[in-house]
This record gives sequence, C-alpha cells and structure tokens, in this order.
Amino acid sequence: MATKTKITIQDIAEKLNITASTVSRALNNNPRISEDTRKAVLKVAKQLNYQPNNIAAALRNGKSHIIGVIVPTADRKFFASVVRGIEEIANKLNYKVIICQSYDSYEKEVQTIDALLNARVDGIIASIGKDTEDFSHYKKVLASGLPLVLFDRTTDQLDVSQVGINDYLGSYKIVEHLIQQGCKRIAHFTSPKKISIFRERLRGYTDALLDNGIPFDENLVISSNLQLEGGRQSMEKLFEAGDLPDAIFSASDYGAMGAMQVLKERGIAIPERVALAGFSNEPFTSFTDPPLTTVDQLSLTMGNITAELFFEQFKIKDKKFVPQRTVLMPEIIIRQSSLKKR
Amino acid sequence: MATKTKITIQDIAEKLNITASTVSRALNNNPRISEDTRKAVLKVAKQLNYQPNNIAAALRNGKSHIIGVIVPTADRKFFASVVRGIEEIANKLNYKVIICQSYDSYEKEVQTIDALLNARVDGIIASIGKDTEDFSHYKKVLASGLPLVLFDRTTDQLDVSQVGINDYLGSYKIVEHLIQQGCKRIAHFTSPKKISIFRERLRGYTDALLDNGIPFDENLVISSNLQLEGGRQSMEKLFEAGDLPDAIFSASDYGAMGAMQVLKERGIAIPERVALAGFSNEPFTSFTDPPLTTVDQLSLTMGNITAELFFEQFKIKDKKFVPQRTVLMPEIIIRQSSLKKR
DNA sequence: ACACTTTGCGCAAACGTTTGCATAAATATT
DNA sequence: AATATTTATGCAAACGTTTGCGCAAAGTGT
Repeated sequence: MATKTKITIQDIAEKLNITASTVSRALNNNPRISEDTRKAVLKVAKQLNYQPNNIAAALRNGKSHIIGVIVPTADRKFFASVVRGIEEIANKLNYKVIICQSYDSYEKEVQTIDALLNARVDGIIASIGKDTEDFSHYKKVLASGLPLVLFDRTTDQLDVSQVGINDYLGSYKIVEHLIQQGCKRIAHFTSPKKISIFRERLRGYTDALLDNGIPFDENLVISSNLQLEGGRQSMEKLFEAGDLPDAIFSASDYGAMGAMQVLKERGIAIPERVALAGFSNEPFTSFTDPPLTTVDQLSLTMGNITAELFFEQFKIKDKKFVPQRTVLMPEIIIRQSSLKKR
Repeated sequence: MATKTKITIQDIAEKLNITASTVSRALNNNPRISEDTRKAVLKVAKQLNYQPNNIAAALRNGKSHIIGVIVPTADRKFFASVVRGIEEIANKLNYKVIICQSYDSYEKEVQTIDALLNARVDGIIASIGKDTEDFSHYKKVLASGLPLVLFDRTTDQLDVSQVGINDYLGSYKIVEHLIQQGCKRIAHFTSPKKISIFRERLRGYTDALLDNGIPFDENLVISSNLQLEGGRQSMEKLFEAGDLPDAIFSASDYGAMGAMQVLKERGIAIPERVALAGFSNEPFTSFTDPPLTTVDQLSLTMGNITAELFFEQFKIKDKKFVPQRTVLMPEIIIRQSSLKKR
C-alpha cells in the first residue's frame, strides 16, 4: 500500500501529538530536542516513509542545494569528465548538479543562465561558449550574489574564479618534444576562431620554435575548423604546397587524425617521414595506428578543482571573496606517432 | 546598481498599485487580465529585472519542472548522447534535467533515487545499474505516482515504459554479415555478467550461426570484462588454442580493439586472415586501422524517444497509463575490418 | 431602464518547511 | 524556599507563488 497522499512533517507531528516545529527540529538534529522525541520522530518518519520536501525547505531557506553547470556540449569526453569531476565533489557535499548545454550558442547560453537563475540554483559553474563575446548575462549572475566559477573556456572580462590549463605550455612542450625528435620543419594546424585557447597554442608553438633556433614560417600554419575534415583539408594544402614538413602539430586531435588519414593514403611513413601530434587526448588517440602523441587536459582533475574552488567561495559567503585563477599544467602523452628516435 | 534584494511579484504589484494576484496572472497570460495591465506588468517586470522564483511556484504547484536522469556514468559517449537526446526534448518543453550517476553501484542508485524524490523531480528516467537486482527503490518511485521510464538497461521486473535496442538482431545481423563475407569459424567475445544485453548478443550470434548451417563451437566463445585488456587476453587465448578463427565478433568495441592490437602485433592481416567486428559504435572505431565494423546503438534517437515516451505518459496524468516498450533496431556499420570481399 | 452576462481585479488561503520568540516544566543556585 | 537558569516544546510568521471565490464596473440584450 503506497501512501497515496504525500506525507509531511505535520502528519508525523499529529501522530505524536507534538507540533511540526518539533518534528522539523528533530529531523535536523537541533540540540534543543530531547533524545526521546527525536527517536520517536525518526521512528514514525521511517514508518510513514516520510520524504522531506526539499522544495519547501528551499523556499524557506533561500537555498536549493542545487548548482548549475553549463557546458557547450555534454557528449564530448572532455566536458563529460569535467562534469563528473564536479559531481564527485558536489555530491560529497550533498549538492545536486543540473547540467545544461549551450551548444556553443550565445542565445542558448543567455537563456540557460536565466533558467538557472529562475530555478534558484545556489551557484553556477560554466565553460563559456565559443561565440560569446558579451558577458552581461554572467554579470547578472554575479549581481544576484551567486558564486560563479569558470573552467576551460575562461575570460579576462569577468572578475571570477577560473580554472583552465596552460595551453601555451602544453603546446610549447609538445613542439619541443618534436624538435628533440629531430624535426626541423613543423607545421601547425590552428583555428581561425578568436577563442583564446587556440591563440595560446599557436603562441606556444611559435615560441618553442624560436627558442630552439627554428625560424617561424607562416606558410606552415594552416587554419581550419580542426575537425576531421578540416585536418584532411589542411594536410592536402601542405601537399599542394610541396616540400612536406617533417612534423605536424595540430591544435586538436581530430585535426591530427585527418592528417594521419591523408598521410597514410599517400603512403607517407608516420613518424619516420612525418611525425604527428595532436591536442586533447581524446579517447580515440590511443587506438589509432600509430597511436597519437597528444596533450592531456586533466579533465577529471579540472572538474574536481573547479568544484572545490566553487565551494570554497561558497563557504566564505559574505566576506569579500578574492577570485582565484588556477592553471593546470597539461601532461604531454608521447606515443608512437612522434617517436622518430627509439 | 544591481538589485540587492530579490524582487518579487509583490514589488511589481506595489509599483503599479495592483495586487500580486494580478501580476501573477498577467505574467502567466491568464485571459482574465486586460491587455493594458498585462503590458504594464511586463514593462515593470523587465525594468526591475524580475526573475521569477521557480521554487515558490514549484511548491505551490507541486511541480518542479525538473526531471531526474540516472545513468551509470555520464562520461561514456553512449550515455552522454542519450542524455543529450533527452535534454533536447525536455528543454523544448521547458523542463530542466538533473543528471545523476550511479557508477553502477546499487547503493548509490538507491541514494540517488531518494535524493531525486526529495528534490521533488517531476519524474525519473533511468538506465539501471549493472549490479541492480532488487528494484524496490524504483517501485518507490512508481508508488509516489511519478512517471518512470527506463532506457538501454531495462528489466522485466518493472511494469514501466522502456526503450532499448534489439541487441539480439544487431548481433544476428553482424554475424550474418561476417558469414556473407565468407567466414566459417567466427569467435565471440562476451561477458560473464548476467546483464541481459550480453546474453542477447550471444543469442543473436548463436542463432545466426545455426540459421546458416554453421555449428556452434563453445570453444570459440570467450568471456572477459570486454575492456581493451580483456579483448587482448581473449585474443591470446585464441592463439594458445591454435587453429585461429577467421572472424571475431566482440560484444564490445573495446574488446574488438584489444583483439586488433594483438592481431597486428602478430602480423595477422585484418580482414584477410581474420575479420573483426565490435558493438556500440564507440567514437574511436572509425579511426582505427582498419576502421572497425560495429553496431550503432542510435544513442541520440534513444534519448529522444525515451523523453517523448516520458512526456507522453506525463500528459495522460491520471488515466491509467499503459507502459510501452520500444525496441530500436540498431544499425550495423560496415567498415574495412570485416570486408573480405571488395 | 431593467436583468443578465462578461470583464478585470482583489482577498485570502495554500504549498511544506524553518526559526525567532515565548512559555512551561525541570533543574540548579543561593 | 525563593530565584535564576536550563531544557523542551509550542506559536505563528515567513519564503514567493498560484488560484478559487467574490465583487464591482462595464457591456449586452430586451
């Protein structure tokens, strides 16, 4: 027999001839309640199969114990892992997570923020959409006094805590690795998007070259959408230009994969003739042939840290909180696609 | 100047010298409100930057406009895509989604259900954990009168709507395909887990063989955890047994990948000497060399349909709802790993 | 001009908790 | 024994909406 009508603390109270206040306090372990009544309340609660109504509590307390997480898309491994990292921490602290996807659309991002605000989340964790250039919707969050933490896709225009990885150094280290392998003409696949991560990767590439006495050649920097097809096209362009480079560093694994396909189709040996490296450590990179050298972004860790930063800010509440920026050091994963020397 | 104190419909009402009821009705497009006041209310609402308090509304209405989704893990592409499919539909109908992960733990699954119940979600969509054998927590959901829909990992023990794919036929068709390619001794990698999807795939494999006059040989069925390492070990076992089969159908892509690695290390030609097929259409399968033949599970579609089923049930409300079972027909994706004939 | 319907809005209760204040009983202090 | 303190509980308001009911004003039909 299921309880047809939802049972409340009132029901418990009546059964015990006490008031709802006492029941509430008993359930919340308020010290001003005697052990006896607490026991009794707990017993009846179990017996009636009482389910607390968090909504009522949330209304009363002004806290929903829910935090909103905005990601461009949830079905990319990187974001899925970050979300998982966030959830690990949040659940431990008894918070639930609402995941929203912006699909990299500015419109959707704005709507989502409004929706989360209306849902009265206790704070927001977000990765900014690719096309977002105006940040007033995020400022609205801050204005409501809610904690906001950004990860991965960060910005200088918002004075909030952020955690990202050092794209510059990841890029720098991987190019340096290619140079150590004896590569002299290293091409770079990048994106025309003005998003900072690609600019940083380009900068790392450039600096690594210069620091090692290799001249920068703008003809070796190819722009595309960095998807598989973009990588293929970029590779074709390099062939058309003649004088094949001896290494390619793509700012995305998909781009590198496109290059690998074209190279293999043309019978070019990887890594002997052309070494290859990508960025992101997508799950597929360990399964390609040869396995692809790449940069791991520590997604799970990023999620953990982001959440920790969030809750830290959470605790401090009223006192003026000083936003913190955490920059993770990416790990380069060296696999056979770049190992010219054994 | 951000509005320091949250503004409510009361504030709007005062400013216009009307009551909160009128404001509420105006905002909800109640026809009993004149166009003039509606306009005025909307204007002031915008001007004051009013954010509706969904929690208050949820308390009053008994509807939170949030639905809970439970998946074993959010960072596997398949589940991430299903969730995305669910969200597409849900958001369209103005519902938000809370994603919870059970990590395939029974304990966690039970806790999660309780948490969602307390959060007063309007319904639950779930994929059952691997180890779950008792379903009383799900029955609790039904007892509270909340809609419940299951996907992928389904069960006969609950009388609810479910949507899955026809693992049997996916398996059957892919084995048939291998046979058409001329394979006569086809090995199968499976899991010892008692979870029905693997049983079904094994059944499809067996039936396809028998229907095509190929005797079933239990020595060709190898059990493992179906991860990469499991696939490698299973492959090694086949080598040890001598008399290599001419095809391998793994119930998971990772298992197939493990086999591919070992085969390549031993210089066995794929697909000429041994054809290979997996299951799930993991993202990496198109990037292996050779690309892996596999079965696509239509994850996005599954999410869409699950959500539609959910909301259908939602609408009907009180009338007795008859649970529906939808079985999607998986698509076999034929790639080079199984193409012996050109 | 009368009765009747429609239109537009206000009143007040309700949703289920939590909590400051009050109070009675029990205990401690002098 | 009288007063002060502690302990355990009750009272009632509050959180911000929504909505049934009621009522006056405006509109309709005869």
